[in-house]
Amino acid sequence: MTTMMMSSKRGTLIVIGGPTGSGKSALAVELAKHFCAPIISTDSRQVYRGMAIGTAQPTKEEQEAVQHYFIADREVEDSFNCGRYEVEALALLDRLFKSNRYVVAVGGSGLYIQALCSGMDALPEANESLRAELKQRLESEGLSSLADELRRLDPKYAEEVDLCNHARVMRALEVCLTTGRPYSEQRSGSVAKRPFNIIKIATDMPRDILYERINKRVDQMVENGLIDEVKHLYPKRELNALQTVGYREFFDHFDGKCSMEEAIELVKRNSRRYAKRQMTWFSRDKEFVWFAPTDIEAIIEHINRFAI
RNA sequence: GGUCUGAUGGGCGAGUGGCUUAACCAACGGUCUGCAAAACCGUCUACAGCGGUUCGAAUCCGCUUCAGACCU
Repeated sequence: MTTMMMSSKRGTLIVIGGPTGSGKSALAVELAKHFCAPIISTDSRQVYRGMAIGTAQPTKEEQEAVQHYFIADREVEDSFNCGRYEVEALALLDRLFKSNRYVVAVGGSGLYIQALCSGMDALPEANESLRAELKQRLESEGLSSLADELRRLDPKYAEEVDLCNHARVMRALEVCLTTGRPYSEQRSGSVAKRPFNIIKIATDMPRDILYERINKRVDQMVENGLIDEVKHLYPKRELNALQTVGYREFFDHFDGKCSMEEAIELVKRNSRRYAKRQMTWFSRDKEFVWFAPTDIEAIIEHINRFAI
């Protein structure tokens, strides 16, 4: 359609989003094979080593069939976030598009996809000591005290945030305090220009079927040795990487807070809730076009129509 | 055939005449700029049916239906 205008673009990034368990990974491999493309993950948890089962990382066969990036390539101790992801992924894509016309990006982390496609503003990363201090204050003085300070430092943002959400309040404070300027002033909300074409597709299926798949997949994970995987990680349970569905619930079980059966049920429930949040996120981004994960032909046709 | 007990929102489960939207769970909807598989917000006004008593009934009475237990 606007191919001539796109001449500066170096290739097409096929972004696949959608709820967990909806068949994103398998679809990605299919598309990657069809378009001779490598795959980069947009999943905030599959990047870690030692979490293969619980995060449903691509199988060995899938990884042998197609080159995957951002899968199990760092330690759970490594700090990683959407900002670093943006930088690293962009650098990688720069390289990949030198020899590929297509790259497939799959994963369930909406924020990571946003970072990759639209970019993050140049805000400071978390400062460990400041973060610890704010956390301390949250515990001793309470959220309302932090909210008051935010009102003082950034009344505009205080007006729009959910002041009940301590995570958001603290991050805003973090930015205000480290930069000396209001957080809201530094949020441009602008969409970064990318040197590649982007096509977003999301996988969807009837809710009841999706939930059934999620439930079954959890049972399958347990059969595949998830509990052992969790045991290895148990000593590191406090790490952010392990604040993850499929791990926390079993940590609680090891702590005697619930039975194994209850833990498994909770993993299922929390996975379902996660899936729902993902659907909400991806629905909000109107650039996503939804398909049944098995409707490969229609998806390929759609991609061919919009690729450069 | 008879006696008794029970019947509360998707589930569980309080509540014995007038301020319960009980609570909890599930589910559903949503928010989203560096911990995002995180963090957080909102919604779900039921009392088996019919009739009666009463100023007022989920709560008392009667009948009906259903369920369970027991008796002959």
